[in-house]
Amino acid sequence: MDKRTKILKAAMELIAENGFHGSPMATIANRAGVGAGTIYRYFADKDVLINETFKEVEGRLNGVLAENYPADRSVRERLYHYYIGLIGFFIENPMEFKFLGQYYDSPYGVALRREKIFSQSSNDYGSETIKSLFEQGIAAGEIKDLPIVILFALFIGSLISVSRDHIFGFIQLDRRLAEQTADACWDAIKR
Amino acid sequence: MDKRTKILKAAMELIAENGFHGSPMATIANRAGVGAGTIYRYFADKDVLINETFKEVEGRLNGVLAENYPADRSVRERLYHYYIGLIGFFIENPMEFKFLGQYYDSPYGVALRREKIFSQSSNDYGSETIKSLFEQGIAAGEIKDLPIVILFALFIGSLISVSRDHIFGFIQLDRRLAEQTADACWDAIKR
Amino acid sequence: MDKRTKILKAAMELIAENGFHGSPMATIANRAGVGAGTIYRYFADKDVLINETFKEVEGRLNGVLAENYPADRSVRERLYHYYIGLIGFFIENPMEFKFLGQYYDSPYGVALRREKIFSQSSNDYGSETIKSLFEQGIAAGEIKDLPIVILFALFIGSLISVSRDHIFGFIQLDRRLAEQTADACWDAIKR
Amino acid sequence: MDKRTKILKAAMELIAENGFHGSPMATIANRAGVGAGTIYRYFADKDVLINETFKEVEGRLNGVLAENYPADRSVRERLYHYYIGLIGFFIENPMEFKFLGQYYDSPYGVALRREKIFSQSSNDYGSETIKSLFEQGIAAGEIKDLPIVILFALFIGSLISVSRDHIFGFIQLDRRLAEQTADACWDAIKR
DNA sequence: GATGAATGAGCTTTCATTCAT
DNA sequence: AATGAATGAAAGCTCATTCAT
Repeated sequence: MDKRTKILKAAMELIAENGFHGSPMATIANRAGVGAGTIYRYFADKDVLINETFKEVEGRLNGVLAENYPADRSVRERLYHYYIGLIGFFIENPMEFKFLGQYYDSPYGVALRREKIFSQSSNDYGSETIKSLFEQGIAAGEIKDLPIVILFALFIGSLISVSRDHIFGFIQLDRRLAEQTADACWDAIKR
Repeated sequence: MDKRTKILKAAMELIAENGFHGSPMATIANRAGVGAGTIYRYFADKDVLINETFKEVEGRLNGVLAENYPADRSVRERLYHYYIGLIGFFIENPMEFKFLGQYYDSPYGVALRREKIFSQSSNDYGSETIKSLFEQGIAAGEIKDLPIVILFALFIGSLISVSRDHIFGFIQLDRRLAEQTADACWDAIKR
Repeated sequence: MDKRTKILKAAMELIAENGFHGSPMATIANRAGVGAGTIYRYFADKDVLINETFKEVEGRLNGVLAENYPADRSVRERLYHYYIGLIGFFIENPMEFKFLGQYYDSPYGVALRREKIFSQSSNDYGSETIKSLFEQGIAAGEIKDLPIVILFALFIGSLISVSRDHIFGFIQLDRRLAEQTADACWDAIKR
Repeated sequence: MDKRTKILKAAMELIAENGFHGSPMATIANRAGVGAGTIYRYFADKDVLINETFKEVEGRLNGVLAENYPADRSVRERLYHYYIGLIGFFIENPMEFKFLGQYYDSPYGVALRREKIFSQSSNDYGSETIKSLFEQGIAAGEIKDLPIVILFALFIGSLISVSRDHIFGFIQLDRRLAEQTADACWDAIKR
């Protein structure tokens, strides 16, 4: 693993566990097995490091969601793919989930979301495609005619809550339970 | 307003905007219009201040939810009361919403949630009663027979997502849209 | 007990136990059962309070030493009176001993000693009289012809060391042992 | 001189002159010619710095006492070596003397003395050996059969008093006077 | 390129002192 | 006369960042 990747991994794990201010640069360097100064050869400052860490995680997440994408199946099945895929990714990558949680509720994440939404180029959690699925579903009369943002909130909000409860140990989520949750979520958005 | 209240308010607002470590005690004191040392006459340390701030907000939230509670109406209407009430509170009190977001995703909030869930005495976001509403609904065959935690996630997750999108300006939520969202959420949990 | 006395007592005890910086004015006031501001009605500031506390203890010590003073006995017996009297006072008043220890090794005590020695009016630990006893003893050929300061060091140094060891529990000093120590000390200074 | 040594020296001098709380870390750093944060690269906190400073001084003192130790001479001459050696060290190193005075009368020193005395491994001021000299002297009938602690008090108490009087300028101690004092002290402990 | 020792601004907290009541 | 709430300067300590090696 090259130094840059090791630094990103160390940052992600540390921030997931301890938050931003529980993750000094020296500790990140230490965990990455590099010198403290070395981080600055790859990232201009801590803000940049954090944003790059986010991008790396987002990239992997999008990669997983793109796998086995049932492009030729119904809107419902494609949404299902995302719902189950996201829960699966989070459960298998609890560090990444926690990191994203830290990130989204911080100034970093808020700025990012604002930028994405207003620039219309959003693919947050793969959402651009999710958005288009909603649009197709609405057009086809399959999905409630609500603002996309509302549909998105129903979709993503439940999914994140459920994943968090699993990761923090409040419930044991298996495949069947995840599917039941996805079905319930579908009930929320289907017409 | 007495000094204690002014300090709590200043802490809540600053933390809402800047997070815990973007809120030095000196700045809180400054915004509250008191000396730095004065905070320590009311709160033992920063942790205590933060937890007391949470309790104050939680108290007000529970107060609002208790108003006009339709105790003699159907389970659906009572859940509706909570859903709309929570969204209403958050929209009218965006600082409080942001503060709670900071708090819940911090070690403070995680510890609290763990304690509440496992001690069974939870009234997180008024959730004890929500929990009992779910139980009644399940018993009556009105609500899906899913784990309470899942139902809770569907309920609270969507509600928070929607509130956040409004507060961050991604959507303009009015009474009608809130009700439509509540209806959609009901579709998710109803049998 | 009047307020002034209560404050002096509280200061002495607290300083004995915790040193100067372990004794905030607020704590002294608290222990004395008065308001924090009240101290300043009796003492200009903390320095004055500490110096007055010293004077009070010194006064009581001198009072004890003056009791049953064998003015008409031999130099040896009069020195003996001081030696045993000082040890006795310290053992019965360990707080006072510890306070004096704090005081003597602090800037307060050094300044005081300097002042006393150079002003020739010293009666530090009753020392003026001790000094005159040494002078009489030297003149009579009973005591070694050494500088008074040296004799004083032999006398007071051993006495304090022994008292401290008792107070800190390193030895159990009874009357007989105290007398043996006094005898040994006499051997040091006698010709 | 390396940074660690400069910090130890600065701490020792400042504490000697002003005591522990008259010696802020910032001032120590300043006098040592290093940044405030630098101290913490070498010492975990102020307590550790103080204890390490003590150990450094103690080490040098023990080194001096070990020089030219007359191992094959009489008990009296060996005690003499310590007595004169200690006075000599203190007079040549008044800062170190004052520092040790601060240290011994502080919680640090009391804890240390307690530990040393009860653990029997004491070499406080080189005292383990002094203690064994007392034991040999008692066994040989040369020294009074008093508790070691008492003998030690007679020995060390006078020595410290005399050194302090010299350092504070109350007397001018030369070799001859030091020896006379040592002789007087021997009179105190010899049978 | 890589390092990690060094830095100092900035943090939380304490406490001697003041002053309105 | 007595109070104790309020203050803010100053303390110990952390950590993002730099730079000589």
